Amino acid sequence: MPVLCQACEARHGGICGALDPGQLQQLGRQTARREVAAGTQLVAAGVPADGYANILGGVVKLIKLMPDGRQQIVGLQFAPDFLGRPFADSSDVSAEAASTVRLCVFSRSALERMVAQAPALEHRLHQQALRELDDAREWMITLGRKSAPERVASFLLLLAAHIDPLVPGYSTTFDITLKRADIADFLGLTIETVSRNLSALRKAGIISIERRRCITINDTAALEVAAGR
Amino acid sequence: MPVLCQACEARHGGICGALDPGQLQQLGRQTARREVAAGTQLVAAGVPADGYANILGGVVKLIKLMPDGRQQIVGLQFAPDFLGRPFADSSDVSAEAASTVRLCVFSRSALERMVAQAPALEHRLHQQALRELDDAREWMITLGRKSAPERVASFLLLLAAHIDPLVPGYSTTFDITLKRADIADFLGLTIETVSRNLSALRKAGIISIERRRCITINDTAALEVAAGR
DNA sequence: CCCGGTGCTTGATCCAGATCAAGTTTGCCG
DNA sequence: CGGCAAACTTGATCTGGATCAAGCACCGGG
Repeated sequence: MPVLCQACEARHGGICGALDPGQLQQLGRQTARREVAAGTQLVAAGVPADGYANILGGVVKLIKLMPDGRQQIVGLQFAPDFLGRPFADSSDVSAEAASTVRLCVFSRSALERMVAQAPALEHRLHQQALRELDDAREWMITLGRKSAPERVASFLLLLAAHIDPLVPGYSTTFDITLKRADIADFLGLTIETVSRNLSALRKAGIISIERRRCITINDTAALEVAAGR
Repeated sequence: MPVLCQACEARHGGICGALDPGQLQQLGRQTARREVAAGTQLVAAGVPADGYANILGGVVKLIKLMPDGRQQIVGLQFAPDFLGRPFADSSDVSAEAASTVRLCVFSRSALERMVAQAPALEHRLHQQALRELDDAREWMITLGRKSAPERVASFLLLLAAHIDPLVPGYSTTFDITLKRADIADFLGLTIETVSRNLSALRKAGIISIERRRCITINDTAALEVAAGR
């Protein structure tokens, strides 16, 4: 087994878990680790992607843009998610690093070769697509029916649930990697409304905020109630 | 090839297109056609589904509910879509017939047997999941960033694009199968706002409405502009 | 044909969140 | 350490869509 893969966080729940040691070694020869800075464009909407990647660490924003410049973040991805749109030349969502992101990248042809050999790999990709679909639909009720305070609380719970793939359930202290403008684009609100509602949660004692980035959840149950369950 | 499948609309772009005649015959023995009335609950959230189905005709609403009763329609399905959540005991979305719906139903075990035999079938299911994911994300920008008039216009275009699987592009005359309350739950608005904005499009001459149900799109380009592209 | 109910439209008022406008904190670089 | 820009917070006002409140069309049943 490749030394790289032995330590690869992507295996824990990632798509590579579907491969046997021989296949893993074969794929390992065609992958490269990369670390990109916050703000790096990873996938451009409408542009054929040169490859795919597993996210080893950090947060990736999936962004949709309207012609007049309005934008909506349609998803966040965390380790060990698979990044890219299988079986399509291009997608109409862009992906951008929201924090420093560590990736295990591989070419489209390498993935397609592995899928042909290991049907279990396509099954994993299928499972992830279904999970992302569930997440997207869950977020649709947030965008369509929740109030601003509920949306902000829902966002904090989402982040707490995913920011550290090693913590089951919710992390209680973590860095918000996103800027207020990103949060606003994810929640369908303005930065001012996001800021006001974070302040309200802080004043209610439900969360603490240090240096604007570091969040501590003091009362998870209260936050869940604030999120509308 | 089973007589039923020969004429089955589900083959045109549906998942059964992945099967060869022998496999189709095998699956055909385990399927049943059914016609259900508008309002029938097809899948209940949280309840293990007894089976799956291909939609042969009509419109199915996918609904998510909050504990306090607020609801959001998170997707609409049309022929020849596959209905159900593969590889999961239950889902947290409900499905309800929005019109009279014709279905080709089969058991969970029948599907799983076919998938084991025909990897191409899982590939089709995967493709549909990815398409639904794209649709869900497209709708997220509608819910998060569009104004009420833009949402209503977007809804009419969505319906026009899918209501008749035989028409490529947009149908120009069709029945809105959904009630105003359903449209409101899909758009994240109230019935009153939906009604006002339909009237506005009518008064602008962009659409005509007969007997509250039958829509004619007089100016597709104008409707696209009204939808924010 | 009338009658009643359900679903839809239209109008009047209200309010959550947008917009506009200062201030304030943080972090960076010389 | 000081100065500056970017990011954030807070306050004042405005407005789009919600809410409240009648009326109106369509449909099914007697």
